[in-house]
Amino acid sequence: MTKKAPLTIERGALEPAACTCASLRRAARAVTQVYDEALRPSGLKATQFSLLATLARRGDQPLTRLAEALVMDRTTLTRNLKPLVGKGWVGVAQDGDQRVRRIALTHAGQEALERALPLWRDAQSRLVGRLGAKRWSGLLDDLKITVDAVRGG
Amino acid sequence: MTKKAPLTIERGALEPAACTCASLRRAARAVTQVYDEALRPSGLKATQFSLLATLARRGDQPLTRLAEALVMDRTTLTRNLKPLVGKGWVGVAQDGDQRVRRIALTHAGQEALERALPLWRDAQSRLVGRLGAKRWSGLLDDLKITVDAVRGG
DNA sequence: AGCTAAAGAGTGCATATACACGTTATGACC
DNA sequence: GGTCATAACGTGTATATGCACTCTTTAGCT
Repeated sequence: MTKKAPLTIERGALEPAACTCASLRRAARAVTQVYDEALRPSGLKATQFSLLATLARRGDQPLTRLAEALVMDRTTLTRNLKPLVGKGWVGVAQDGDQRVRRIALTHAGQEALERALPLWRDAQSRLVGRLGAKRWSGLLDDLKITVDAVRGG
Repeated sequence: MTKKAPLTIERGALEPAACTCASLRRAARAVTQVYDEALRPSGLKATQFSLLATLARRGDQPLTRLAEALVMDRTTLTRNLKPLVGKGWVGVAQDGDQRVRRIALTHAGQEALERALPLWRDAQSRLVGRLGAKRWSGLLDDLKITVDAVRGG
Protein backbone atom coordinates (compact mmCIF):
# COMPACT_ATOMS: atom_id res chain seq x y z
CA MET A 1 0.00 0.00 0.00
CA THR A 2 2.70 2.36 -0.92
CA LYS A 3 1.89 4.85 -3.66
CA LYS A 4 -0.97 3.63 -5.78
CA ALA A 5 -4.18 4.53 -7.60
CA PRO A 6 -3.74 8.29 -7.92
CA LEU A 7 -7.01 9.99 -7.12
CA THR A 8 -5.42 13.22 -8.17
CA ILE A 9 -3.96 14.13 -11.51
CA GLU A 10 -0.44 13.10 -12.15
CA ARG A 11 2.48 15.15 -10.99
CA GLY A 12 3.30 18.08 -13.24
CA ALA A 13 0.08 17.98 -15.19
CA LEU A 14 -1.05 21.23 -13.60
CA GLU A 15 2.15 23.10 -14.35
CA PRO A 16 1.88 25.44 -17.35
CA ALA A 17 4.88 23.74 -18.91
CA ALA A 18 2.60 20.76 -19.52
CA CYS A 19 -0.16 22.78 -21.19
CA THR A 20 -2.11 20.53 -23.51
CA CYS A 21 -3.18 23.44 -25.65
CA ALA A 22 0.33 24.80 -26.08
CA SER A 23 1.67 21.34 -26.89
CA LEU A 24 -0.96 20.80 -29.54
CA ARG A 25 -0.39 24.18 -31.09
CA ARG A 26 3.38 23.74 -31.05
CA ALA A 27 3.14 20.39 -32.79
CA ALA A 28 0.64 21.80 -35.26
CA ARG A 29 3.04 24.62 -36.09
CA ALA A 30 5.98 22.30 -36.59
CA VAL A 31 4.10 19.78 -38.69
CA THR A 32 2.29 22.40 -40.73
CA GLN A 33 5.60 23.85 -41.83
CA VAL A 34 6.71 20.46 -43.09
CA TYR A 35 3.51 19.82 -45.00
CA ASP A 36 3.36 23.35 -46.36
CA GLU A 37 6.85 23.05 -47.72
CA ALA A 38 6.15 19.66 -49.25
CA LEU A 39 2.99 20.96 -50.90
CA ARG A 40 4.51 24.20 -52.13
CA PRO A 41 4.96 23.09 -55.77
CA SER A 42 1.21 22.42 -55.91
CA GLY A 43 0.27 25.93 -54.83
CA LEU A 44 -1.72 24.49 -51.94
CA LYS A 45 -1.19 24.99 -48.25
CA ALA A 46 -1.79 22.12 -45.86
CA THR A 47 -5.06 23.62 -44.70
CA GLN A 48 -6.27 24.04 -48.24
CA PHE A 49 -5.26 20.53 -49.20
CA SER A 50 -7.33 19.15 -46.35
CA LEU A 51 -10.24 21.30 -47.31
CA LEU A 52 -10.21 20.10 -50.90
CA ALA A 53 -9.71 16.51 -49.82
CA THR A 54 -12.66 16.75 -47.46
CA LEU A 55 -14.82 18.13 -50.24
CA ALA A 56 -13.72 15.35 -52.57
CA ARG A 57 -14.52 12.73 -49.96
CA ARG A 58 -17.84 14.10 -48.77
CA GLY A 59 -19.14 15.82 -51.87
CA ASP A 60 -21.00 19.12 -52.15
CA GLN A 61 -22.13 20.40 -48.85
CA PRO A 62 -23.64 23.40 -47.11
CA LEU A 63 -21.02 25.62 -45.59
CA THR A 64 -22.12 25.07 -42.02
CA ARG A 65 -22.07 21.29 -42.38
CA LEU A 66 -18.61 21.42 -43.91
CA ALA A 67 -17.43 23.59 -41.05
CA GLU A 68 -18.74 21.08 -38.55
CA ALA A 69 -16.98 18.25 -40.35
CA LEU A 70 -13.73 20.20 -40.15
CA VAL A 71 -14.29 21.20 -36.52
CA MET A 72 -13.80 24.73 -37.69
CA ASP A 73 -15.68 27.92 -36.98
CA ARG A 74 -18.12 28.69 -39.75
CA THR A 75 -16.70 32.16 -40.30
CA THR A 76 -13.18 30.77 -40.48
CA LEU A 77 -14.25 28.43 -43.22
CA THR A 78 -15.86 31.30 -45.11
CA ARG A 79 -12.52 33.07 -45.25
CA ASN A 80 -10.48 29.97 -45.87
CA LEU A 81 -12.57 29.35 -48.94
CA LYS A 82 -11.80 32.74 -50.42
CA PRO A 83 -8.39 31.99 -51.96
CA LEU A 84 -9.66 28.64 -53.22
CA VAL A 85 -12.67 30.23 -54.87
CA GLY A 86 -10.35 32.87 -56.32
CA LYS A 87 -8.27 30.16 -57.98
CA GLY A 88 -11.34 28.45 -59.29
CA TRP A 89 -10.80 25.31 -57.25
CA VAL A 90 -13.96 25.62 -55.23
CA GLY A 91 -17.40 26.79 -56.28
CA VAL A 92 -20.21 28.22 -54.22
CA ALA A 93 -23.74 27.49 -55.36
CA GLN A 94 -27.18 28.47 -54.19
CA ASP A 95 -29.48 25.93 -52.62
CA GLY A 96 -33.24 25.56 -52.65
CA ASP A 97 -33.11 27.18 -49.26
CA GLN A 98 -31.91 30.66 -50.14
CA ARG A 99 -29.93 30.90 -46.95
CA VAL A 100 -27.71 27.95 -47.78
CA ARG A 101 -24.43 28.13 -49.70
CA ARG A 102 -23.43 24.79 -51.14
CA ILE A 103 -19.67 24.36 -51.35
CA ALA A 104 -18.35 22.21 -54.16
CA LEU A 105 -15.05 21.07 -55.60
CA THR A 106 -14.63 22.21 -59.21
CA HIS A 107 -12.96 20.24 -61.94
CA ALA A 108 -9.88 22.42 -61.66
CA GLY A 109 -9.98 21.82 -57.92
CA GLN A 110 -10.06 18.09 -58.47
CA GLU A 111 -7.01 18.42 -60.69
CA ALA A 112 -5.17 20.56 -58.18
CA LEU A 113 -5.91 17.98 -55.52
CA GLU A 114 -4.58 15.19 -57.71
CA ARG A 115 -1.41 17.15 -58.42
CA ALA A 116 -0.90 17.71 -54.71
CA LEU A 117 -1.63 14.17 -53.64
CA PRO A 118 1.79 12.62 -54.31
CA LEU A 119 3.48 15.56 -52.58
CA TRP A 120 1.24 15.06 -49.58
CA ARG A 121 1.92 11.33 -49.57
CA ASP A 122 5.65 11.99 -49.48
CA ALA A 123 5.32 14.21 -46.44
CA GLN A 124 2.86 11.95 -44.71
CA SER A 125 4.86 8.78 -45.26
CA ARG A 126 8.05 10.47 -44.11
CA LEU A 127 6.39 11.53 -40.89
CA VAL A 128 4.68 8.20 -40.29
CA GLY A 129 8.00 6.53 -40.94
CA ARG A 130 9.78 8.65 -38.40
CA LEU A 131 7.16 8.20 -35.74
CA GLY A 132 6.67 4.53 -36.43
CA ALA A 133 3.32 3.20 -37.53
CA LYS A 134 2.30 2.22 -34.04
CA ARG A 135 3.00 5.54 -32.38
CA TRP A 136 1.55 7.39 -35.35
CA SER A 137 -1.74 5.55 -35.24
CA GLY A 138 -1.91 5.97 -31.48
CA LEU A 139 -1.38 9.67 -31.89
CA LEU A 140 -4.13 9.96 -34.46
CA ASP A 141 -6.50 8.05 -32.21
CA ASP A 142 -5.66 10.25 -29.27
CA LEU A 143 -6.22 13.40 -31.30
CA LYS A 144 -9.62 12.19 -32.36
CA ILE A 145 -10.50 11.26 -28.80
CA THR A 146 -9.33 14.67 -27.64
CA VAL A 147 -11.57 16.42 -30.12
CA ASP A 148 -14.49 14.29 -29.02
CA ALA A 149 -13.67 14.96 -25.38
CA VAL A 150 -13.86 18.72 -25.71
CA ARG A 151 -16.88 18.73 -27.99
CA GLY A 152 -18.98 15.77 -27.04
CA GLY A 153 -19.58 17.33 -23.67
CA MET B 1 3.78 -16.72 -42.06
CA THR B 2 0.42 -15.23 -42.70
CA LYS B 3 0.27 -11.43 -42.58
CA LYS B 4 3.07 -10.06 -40.45
CA ALA B 5 5.76 -7.39 -40.07
CA PRO B 6 4.41 -4.76 -42.43
CA LEU B 7 7.26 -3.34 -44.46
CA THR B 8 4.85 -0.79 -45.79
CA ILE B 9 2.92 1.79 -43.92
CA GLU B 10 -0.31 0.74 -42.40
CA ARG B 11 -3.51 0.69 -44.37
CA GLY B 12 -5.16 4.07 -44.70
CA ALA B 13 -2.20 6.09 -43.53
CA LEU B 14 -1.71 7.46 -47.03
CA GLU B 15 -5.30 8.53 -47.47
CA PRO B 16 -5.86 12.27 -46.97
CA ALA B 17 -8.53 11.49 -44.39
CA ALA B 18 -5.68 10.39 -42.12
CA CYS B 19 -3.63 13.55 -42.56
CA THR B 20 -1.44 14.06 -39.52
CA CYS B 21 -1.27 17.78 -40.10
CA ALA B 22 -5.02 18.21 -40.41
CA SER B 23 -5.60 16.09 -37.32
CA LEU B 24 -3.18 18.15 -35.28
CA ARG B 25 -4.66 21.41 -36.46
CA ARG B 26 -8.19 20.21 -35.84
CA ALA B 27 -7.36 19.16 -32.29
CA ALA B 28 -5.50 22.41 -31.72
CA ARG B 29 -8.55 24.38 -32.84
CA ALA B 30 -10.90 22.45 -30.62
CA VAL B 31 -8.69 22.61 -27.55
CA THR B 32 -7.74 26.23 -28.06
CA GLN B 33 -11.38 27.23 -27.97
CA VAL B 34 -11.80 25.51 -24.61
CA TYR B 35 -8.73 27.14 -23.11
CA ASP B 36 -9.51 30.53 -24.59
CA GLU B 37 -12.96 30.45 -23.08
CA ALA B 38 -11.64 29.34 -19.69
CA LEU B 39 -9.03 32.10 -19.72
CA ARG B 40 -11.38 34.82 -20.93
CA PRO B 41 -11.88 36.47 -17.51
CA SER B 42 -8.13 36.98 -17.31
CA GLY B 43 -7.91 38.84 -20.59
CA LEU B 44 -5.37 36.32 -21.85
CA LYS B 45 -5.67 33.99 -24.79
CA ALA B 46 -4.20 30.51 -24.57
CA THR B 47 -1.26 31.48 -26.75
CA GLN B 48 -0.52 34.49 -24.61
CA PHE B 49 -0.78 32.51 -21.42
CA SER B 50 1.82 30.07 -22.67
CA LEU B 51 4.05 32.88 -23.76
CA LEU B 52 3.96 34.51 -20.34
CA ALA B 53 4.39 31.18 -18.61
CA THR B 54 7.41 30.39 -20.73
CA LEU B 55 8.94 33.74 -19.90
CA ALA B 56 8.28 33.18 -16.19
CA ARG B 57 9.91 29.78 -16.33
CA ARG B 58 12.93 30.65 -18.43
CA GLY B 59 13.49 34.27 -17.52
CA ASP B 60 14.54 37.14 -19.77
CA GLN B 61 15.66 36.01 -23.13
CA PRO B 62 16.62 37.20 -26.58
CA LEU B 63 13.70 37.09 -28.98
CA THR B 64 15.23 34.48 -31.25
CA ARG B 65 16.00 32.14 -28.38
CA LEU B 66 12.47 32.49 -27.05
CA ALA B 67 11.10 31.76 -30.50
CA GLU B 68 13.16 28.60 -30.68
CA ALA B 69 11.93 27.51 -27.28
CA LEU B 70 8.37 27.97 -28.47
CA VAL B 71 9.02 26.27 -31.81
CA MET B 72 7.63 29.40 -33.37
CA ASP B 73 8.78 31.53 -36.25
CA ARG B 74 10.72 34.53 -35.02
CA THR B 75 8.50 36.97 -36.88
CA THR B 76 5.39 35.34 -35.48
CA LEU B 77 6.71 35.85 -31.99
CA THR B 78 7.44 39.50 -32.75
CA ARG B 79 3.80 40.04 -33.58
CA ASN B 80 2.44 37.89 -30.79
CA LEU B 81 4.33 40.06 -28.35
CA LYS B 82 2.69 43.23 -29.57
CA PRO B 83 -0.60 43.00 -27.65
CA LEU B 84 1.27 41.86 -24.53
CA VAL B 85 3.66 44.78 -24.72
CA GLY B 86 0.70 47.06 -25.30
CA LYS B 87 -0.87 45.87 -22.06
CA GLY B 88 2.37 46.30 -20.20
CA TRP B 89 2.76 42.60 -19.45
CA VAL B 90 5.94 42.14 -21.40
CA GLY B 91 8.91 44.44 -21.76
CA VAL B 92 11.49 44.65 -24.51
CA ALA B 93 14.98 45.74 -23.49
CA GLN B 94 18.19 46.43 -25.31
CA ASP B 95 21.13 44.12 -24.88
CA GLY B 96 24.85 44.78 -24.95
CA ASP B 97 24.69 43.51 -28.47
CA GLN B 98 22.64 46.21 -30.16
CA ARG B 99 20.99 43.69 -32.43
CA VAL B 100 19.44 41.72 -29.61
CA ARG B 101 16.04 42.43 -28.07
CA ARG B 102 15.67 40.90 -24.65
CA ILE B 103 12.11 39.89 -23.84
CA ALA B 104 11.06 40.07 -20.20
CA LEU B 105 7.99 39.52 -18.08
CA THR B 106 6.99 42.70 -16.27
CA HIS B 107 5.58 42.86 -12.77
CA ALA B 108 2.11 43.45 -14.20
CA GLY B 109 2.70 40.49 -16.48
CA GLN B 110 3.56 38.33 -13.52
CA GLU B 111 0.32 39.38 -11.86
CA ALA B 112 -1.72 38.71 -14.99
CA LEU B 113 -0.17 35.28 -15.17
CA GLU B 114 -1.03 34.56 -11.56
CA ARG B 115 -4.60 35.68 -12.09
CA ALA B 116 -4.87 33.39 -15.10
CA LEU B 117 -3.26 30.38 -13.48
CA PRO B 118 -6.29 29.01 -11.62
CA LEU B 119 -8.42 29.45 -14.73
CA TRP B 120 -5.88 27.54 -16.75
CA ARG B 121 -5.69 24.82 -14.12
CA ASP B 122 -9.44 24.37 -14.30
CA ALA B 123 -9.34 23.87 -18.04
CA GLN B 124 -6.27 21.66 -17.94
CA SER B 125 -7.55 19.43 -15.16
CA ARG B 126 -10.91 19.08 -16.87
CA LEU B 127 -9.26 17.94 -20.06
CA VAL B 128 -6.78 15.63 -18.35
CA GLY B 129 -9.68 14.19 -16.41
CA ARG B 130 -11.66 13.49 -19.54
CA LEU B 131 -8.77 11.93 -21.37
CA GLY B 132 -7.53 10.02 -18.38
CA ALA B 133 -4.06 10.61 -16.99
CA LYS B 134 -2.53 7.77 -18.93
CA ARG B 135 -3.83 8.74 -22.35
CA TRP B 136 -3.11 12.39 -21.63
CA SER B 137 0.51 11.79 -20.74
CA GLY B 138 0.91 9.52 -23.74
CA LEU B 139 -0.47 12.24 -25.96
CA LEU B 140 1.90 14.83 -24.56
CA ASP B 141 4.84 12.50 -25.09
CA ASP B 142 3.79 11.78 -28.64
CA LEU B 143 3.42 15.47 -29.41
CA LYS B 144 6.90 16.14 -28.12
CA ILE B 145 8.30 13.25 -30.12
CA THR B 146 6.50 14.52 -33.19
CA VAL B 147 8.04 17.95 -32.83
CA ASP B 148 11.46 16.38 -32.42
CA ALA B 149 10.87 14.15 -35.42
CA VAL B 150 10.15 17.00 -37.79
CA ARG B 151 12.86 19.26 -36.46
CA GLY B 152 15.70 17.09 -35.28
CA GLY B 153 16.10 15.75 -38.81
C1' DA C 1 40.88 50.63 -41.17
C1' DG C 2 38.06 48.29 -44.50
C1' DC C 3 35.51 44.48 -46.48
C1' DT C 4 32.43 40.86 -45.94
C1' DA C 5 29.74 37.12 -44.07
C1' DA C 6 26.52 36.17 -40.78
C1' DA C 7 23.45 37.13 -36.89
C1' DG C 8 19.40 39.53 -35.05
C1' DA C 9 15.43 41.79 -36.03
C1' DG C 10 11.35 44.31 -38.44
C1' DT C 11 7.82 44.79 -42.34
C1' DG C 12 4.84 43.58 -46.32
C1' DC C 13 1.89 40.26 -47.70
C1' DA C 14 -1.10 36.35 -47.41
C1' DT C 15 -3.51 32.98 -44.93
C1' DA C 16 -5.68 30.93 -40.52
C1' DT C 17 -8.62 31.51 -36.62
C1' DA C 18 -12.77 32.87 -34.01
C1' DC C 19 -15.95 36.08 -31.42
C1' DA C 20 -19.51 39.74 -31.65
C1' DC C 21 -22.77 41.66 -34.35
C1' DG C 22 -25.91 42.38 -38.03
C1' DT C 23 -28.74 40.57 -42.11
C1' DT C 24 -31.75 37.65 -44.58
C1' DA C 25 -34.56 33.66 -45.21
C1' DT C 26 -37.47 29.72 -43.04
C1' DG C 27 -40.71 27.65 -40.41
C1' DA C 28 -43.98 27.50 -36.70
C1' DC C 29 -47.78 29.24 -34.41
C1' DC C 30 -51.75 31.75 -33.65
C1' DG D 1 -51.30 36.15 -43.13
C1' DG D 2 -48.70 38.40 -39.72
C1' DT D 3 -45.34 37.63 -35.81
C1' DC D 4 -41.39 35.74 -34.07
C1' DA D 5 -37.89 32.48 -32.96
C1' DT D 6 -34.34 30.27 -35.35
C1' DA D 7 -31.20 28.89 -38.93
C1' DA D 8 -27.60 30.23 -42.29
C1' DC D 9 -24.57 33.46 -43.53
C1' DG D 10 -21.26 37.65 -44.01
C1' DT D 11 -18.34 41.41 -41.96
C1' DG D 12 -15.60 44.04 -38.51
C1' DT D 13 -12.01 43.44 -35.51
C1' DA D 14 -8.25 41.18 -33.36
C1' DT D 15 -4.88 37.70 -32.86
C1' DA D 16 -1.89 33.79 -34.86
C1' DT D 17 1.18 32.12 -38.35
C1' DG D 18 5.12 32.13 -41.55
C1' DC D 19 7.71 33.35 -45.96
C1' DA D 20 10.37 36.82 -48.60
C1' DC D 21 12.74 40.77 -48.25
C1' DT D 22 15.31 44.42 -46.10
C1' DC D 23 17.97 46.75 -42.55
C1' DT D 24 21.40 47.14 -38.90
C1' DT D 25 24.94 45.35 -36.16
C1' DT D 26 28.57 42.28 -35.12
C1' DA D 27 32.52 39.40 -35.86
C1' DG D 28 36.17 37.81 -38.64
C1' DC D 29 39.71 38.38 -41.89
C1' DT D 30 43.22 40.77 -44.33
